[in-house]
Amino acid sequence: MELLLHPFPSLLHPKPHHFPPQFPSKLRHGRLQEPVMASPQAPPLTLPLSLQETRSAAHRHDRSSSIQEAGARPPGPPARVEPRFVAETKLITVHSCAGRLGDARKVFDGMRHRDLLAWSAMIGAYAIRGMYGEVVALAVSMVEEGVLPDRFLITRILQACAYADDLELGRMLHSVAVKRGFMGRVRDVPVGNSVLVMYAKCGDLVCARKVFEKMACRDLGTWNSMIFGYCQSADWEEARRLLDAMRQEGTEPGVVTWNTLISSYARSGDLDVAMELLGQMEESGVAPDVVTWTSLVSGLVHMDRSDEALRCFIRMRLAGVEPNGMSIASAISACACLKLLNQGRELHSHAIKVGSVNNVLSGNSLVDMYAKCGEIVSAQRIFSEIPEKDIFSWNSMIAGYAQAGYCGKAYELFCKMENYDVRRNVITWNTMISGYIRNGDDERAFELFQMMESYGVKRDTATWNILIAGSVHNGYYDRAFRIFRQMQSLLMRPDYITILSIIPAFANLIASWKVREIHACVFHHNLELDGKIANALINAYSKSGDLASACAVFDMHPSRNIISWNCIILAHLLHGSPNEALILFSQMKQEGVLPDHTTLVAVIKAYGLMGKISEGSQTFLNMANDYNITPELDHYVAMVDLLGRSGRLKEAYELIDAMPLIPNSTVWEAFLSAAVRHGNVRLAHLAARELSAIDPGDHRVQRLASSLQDLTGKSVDVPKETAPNKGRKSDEVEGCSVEIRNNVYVFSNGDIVGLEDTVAELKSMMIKMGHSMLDIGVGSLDVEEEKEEIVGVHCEKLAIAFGISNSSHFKKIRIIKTARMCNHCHSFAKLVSKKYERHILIKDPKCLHKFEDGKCSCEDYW
DNA sequence: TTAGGGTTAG
Repeated sequence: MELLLHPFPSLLHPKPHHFPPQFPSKLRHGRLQEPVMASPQAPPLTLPLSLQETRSAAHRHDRSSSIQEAGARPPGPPARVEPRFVAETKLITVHSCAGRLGDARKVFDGMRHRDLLAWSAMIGAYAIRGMYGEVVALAVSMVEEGVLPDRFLITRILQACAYADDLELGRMLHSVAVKRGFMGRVRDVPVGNSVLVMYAKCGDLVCARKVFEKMACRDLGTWNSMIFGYCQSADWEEARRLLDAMRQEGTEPGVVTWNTLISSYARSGDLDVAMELLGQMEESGVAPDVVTWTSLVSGLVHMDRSDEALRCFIRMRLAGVEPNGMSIASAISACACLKLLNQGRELHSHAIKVGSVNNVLSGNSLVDMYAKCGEIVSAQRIFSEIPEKDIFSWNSMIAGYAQAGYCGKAYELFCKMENYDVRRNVITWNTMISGYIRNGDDERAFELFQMMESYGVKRDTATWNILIAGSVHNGYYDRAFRIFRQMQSLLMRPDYITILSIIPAFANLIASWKVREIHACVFHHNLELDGKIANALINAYSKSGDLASACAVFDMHPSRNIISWNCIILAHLLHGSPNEALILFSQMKQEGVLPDHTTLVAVIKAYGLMGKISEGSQTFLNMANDYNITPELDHYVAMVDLLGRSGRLKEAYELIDAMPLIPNSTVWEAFLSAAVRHGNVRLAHLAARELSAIDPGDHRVQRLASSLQDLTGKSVDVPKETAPNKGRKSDEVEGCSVEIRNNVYVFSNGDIVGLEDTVAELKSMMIKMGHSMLDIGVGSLDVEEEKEEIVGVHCEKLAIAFGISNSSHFKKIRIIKTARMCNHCHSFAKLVSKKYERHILIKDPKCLHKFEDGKCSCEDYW
């Protein structure tokens, strides 16, 4: 009784770590200065008869008892309630039911005296609309005014605390519930459950579990709530233990239990377990409902498995479960990912049929779907018809315009949205920045990037990723790397998208140290070396000339898939190790991984490099039967290369002639290379003409023709360039780059300004190698001639000379070239590698040449 | 009167 008279004993002696918690000394900073007690002058609280009649008998009973328990007024004869208050409370309910929340609030605010019923009506009006912030704020005011919630209202407020993440108020209400005796009896199970859920949702699982253990009675909801708590904290093991425990105690899991588990596994990306649980659910005789299916559909969409998501949606329909707005929205989102306009339209009609089309959720998915499918007008129409647009609506429409290249329209919405009381969030800014950078307006993108924090929006990892990916996309690789370093210096943690965005920019010979730095960053930030990152690293290490590191990443790969195998097989091909590539192919098959299109191209190429014509041809001929893969252009290219290398030009030509696909320039290029290598001028002419017909003015044709001329001494008649150069960017400088001690030096053909020392070095090298240079045919280059006459020298010779004189002996010389190597330079590099005992790596657009001890890994065929 | 599902950017 003492407790009832002094409902806040802890105010005098706060003990913060007590369980159940005591009332805090202050409910909120500054909100509650004094201990709150029921005021002795509080107006009478007897339930008005008129409203009582509308309530159930049980409710009536509970209400009167709760008022007595609260000790809100001294015992005595029931006091009269002024009829005006009763009428006002009724009016709040009427307004609220009619959707006039503002009017309801006006009545409430104007009341001179507010009893528990008035508070319940007003709080209920907010709670039913999910306006949990308002519920929490009102609840605090209510307690401050000395009114305490009954067992019904307390559950509503606890629910609001759970959603609004208000652990402080939640603890206080727990204390109220304990002290007022709402937690002990069978009929109080819902209150206990609400307390439990409040702790679980606010992340205090220890308290949730204590409530759970103390509950004298538990129902299905109790178990569900506790399981939910563990699922939310990703403690699947404990959640599954509870599932077993509830069954042992005689409570069979219901549809909500299964849905809780399935949805949390689906959200976490563990779709296989979610599917397994779906099976168990069906086996136990519980039919999956629309929530179960929606969890699976959306989980699959998030895991980039949209095709499966749509199959799942169909399964739901076949099971006779009618989709609602949420499930349709998820399915539309799957269509958006797959750009399935027709299926998206079908779902649109279905949304109209079930009346969810004006629902903001379906509307948002439709805007996104139409925009991604390129139907920007339809997207705009849906957007304009959404009655209460939220942040998702605006962001989706802005993204739609930006992706379609209409940055002006996107920016118009970006500026306009705040006039509609929708605050721009980090995604809005990111979308706009991404739109500008993707459309080549880097300046505006960086401007917005600089501005956003002054508008109170904090940049996140995605913001940085957009700048990095955009810089890579626009060819500003060094800028991308600077941004990457800057984000780390500002303690912004990179994620797997950062890594995947930046790696491809440095998958080349002259940036090997950058690949190592990126790899170190993966370790430093403890980023999971998941499939995609590992595959990207294998690829990057391989292309940066470091096959050993590529193999190391592959060996430690946690989840090798066909892409990982393709990466490592292609790495060995690139490094001139076709035999190892084929060994890996066998291992892959032994591990039960089926080859795909790319694997078979690599295998045919490997046989080609080894001169194993028959094995390669067999692979090509049997691929449809053995692996159900129809030969495509790439496979024909590999076959032409295989036959061409061995000089079987006639067979190669017959293959091209008989192929069911139209040969593209790559097929003819492979054939031309073979004809040039084997000195067959007639066939080289033929190939050059075909190539010119496909791609007039292709600079590669001109180069191959000149190679043929060099080789045979005969002129090759190909049409001169009539169209602009294709295959390279207009601003790209023809030349090569060499990496020395993490610095990159760029040379262009014949440009010797400021390179006097290098030219001198080159001269001395040539003298050292003496007659050898003349043996390979130096053409216009004569070491005894003056500098001016060296202008015709190819840049890789300069780069090699520069590398020899500027790097230590044990370092490899790494060079990349924009044009293919000529015979002279190739022979020169071989000689240098022997004479100077150096490893030289040169990557041209076609081949990685590894020169060592006078030999090249390409075996002189490229 | 309690418990489960959704849509946007890199």
